[in-house]
Amino acid sequence: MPVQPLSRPRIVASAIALIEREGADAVSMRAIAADLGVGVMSLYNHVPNKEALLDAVAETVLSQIEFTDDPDAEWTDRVRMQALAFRQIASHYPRCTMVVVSRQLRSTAGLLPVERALDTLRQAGFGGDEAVRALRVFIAYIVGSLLREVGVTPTFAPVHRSDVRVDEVDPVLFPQVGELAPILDECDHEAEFAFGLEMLIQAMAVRLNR
Amino acid sequence: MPVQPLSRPRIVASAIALIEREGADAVSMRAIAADLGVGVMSLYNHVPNKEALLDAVAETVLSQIEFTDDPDAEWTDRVRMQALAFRQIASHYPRCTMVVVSRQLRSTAGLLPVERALDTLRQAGFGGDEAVRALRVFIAYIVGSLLREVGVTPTFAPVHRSDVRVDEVDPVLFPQVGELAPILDECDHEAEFAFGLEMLIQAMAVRLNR
DNA sequence: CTCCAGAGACGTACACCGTACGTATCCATC
DNA sequence: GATGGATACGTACGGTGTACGTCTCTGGAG
Repeated sequence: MPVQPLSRPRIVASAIALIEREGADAVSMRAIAADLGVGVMSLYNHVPNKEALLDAVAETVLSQIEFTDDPDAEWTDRVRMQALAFRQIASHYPRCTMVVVSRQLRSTAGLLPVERALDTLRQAGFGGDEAVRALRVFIAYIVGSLLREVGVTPTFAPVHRSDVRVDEVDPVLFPQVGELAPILDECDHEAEFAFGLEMLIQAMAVRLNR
Repeated sequence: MPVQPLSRPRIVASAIALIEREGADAVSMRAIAADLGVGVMSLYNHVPNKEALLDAVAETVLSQIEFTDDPDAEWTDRVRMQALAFRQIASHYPRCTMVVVSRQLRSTAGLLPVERALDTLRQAGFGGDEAVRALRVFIAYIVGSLLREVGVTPTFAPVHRSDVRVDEVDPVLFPQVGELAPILDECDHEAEFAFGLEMLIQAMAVRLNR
């Protein structure tokens, strides 16, 4: 009999904390139950199964995105803000990001960003077809960037633990990689993200003026 | 005593086939061993552990990318070709794509595409710094696109099994999503990928002419 | 008040997982 | 022939998700 009754939000919160503390692989129903000082099977009174629990984790993280959308602002500023909001929440829950990204949600939390983005793009003057295409491009870029940032993904670049480095590669087989090793080894994720984001926004602006 | 002796390539091939047949979750040392008609622990004579086996899977898939690079071609055509080569191999091994994308490789197979891309960009006239930045943007976009294509990732769009559809959402909460449902529900992955790719290439071309 | 139904917490049990370890078999070398 | 190194294999351990049965508590109905 825990002092606070077991509940779905408490379970999800514990799961999120556990993921951030020990990584997504460490998530097990037993670990969560132990964390809450509760029997394993008690969890199943509030959550149908582990998959659903991870869905709830993703949804909870997503729902914490803070959109400070100004409908009067330039559309370029608005999409920039929305993209950055995504990145911000991901860097707040770095290890949950993989969980969020790797499961498709059909809930309110998952659809709200889509709605906002489409609204912005259409107000900017894009047709429905182009708005959807643009949104997909932006999402692809954001997802890919977050994965790199979180450490998954073929970053090639700075190795997990920075004991092995790119400059150890054979400079004959990989002259470019060898020469650019200093640049490849460092990565300012925020600047890097902004760089590509500006490219995409600019490209969309070009398309709009036709 | 199998008619063919057990070997690392045979194990990897079996793993790839198993992933494509039943999904990445179905991969277990026992399943692979059964597939090869072999004892479970025999696998460990050729592969140190499961992680390493999945690394080998990723590496094998990556190494099958066919780069038909023409050094005399326009750089825009060359990066387009390289990006498409990635997408092609991913659509050939759809269910392995998640495995490939979600682990960073530092092998020859993983570094070769990087070397090629950097070489192309530098020949085009980009400085080392900009080449690396551009490469990272392209990789992010490609990875994100492949994930959507493979069915992971918040596609929002066409649901796993096409029995639930976007147009079931509340049109009051999500007017844009509701209105654009027909567009959101269909997705020509190849065209979609090309769309964003052209945007990025064009944006890079603009940067080059300064 | 008694009684009883429902909910929630819990323990046990099962099938499956990765893999450490010991062993049996083959073959090339001394 | 003896030996030593691969290689195949079986057993066993600690972990996983969860189906199922049981216990306790609580809140109305009679």
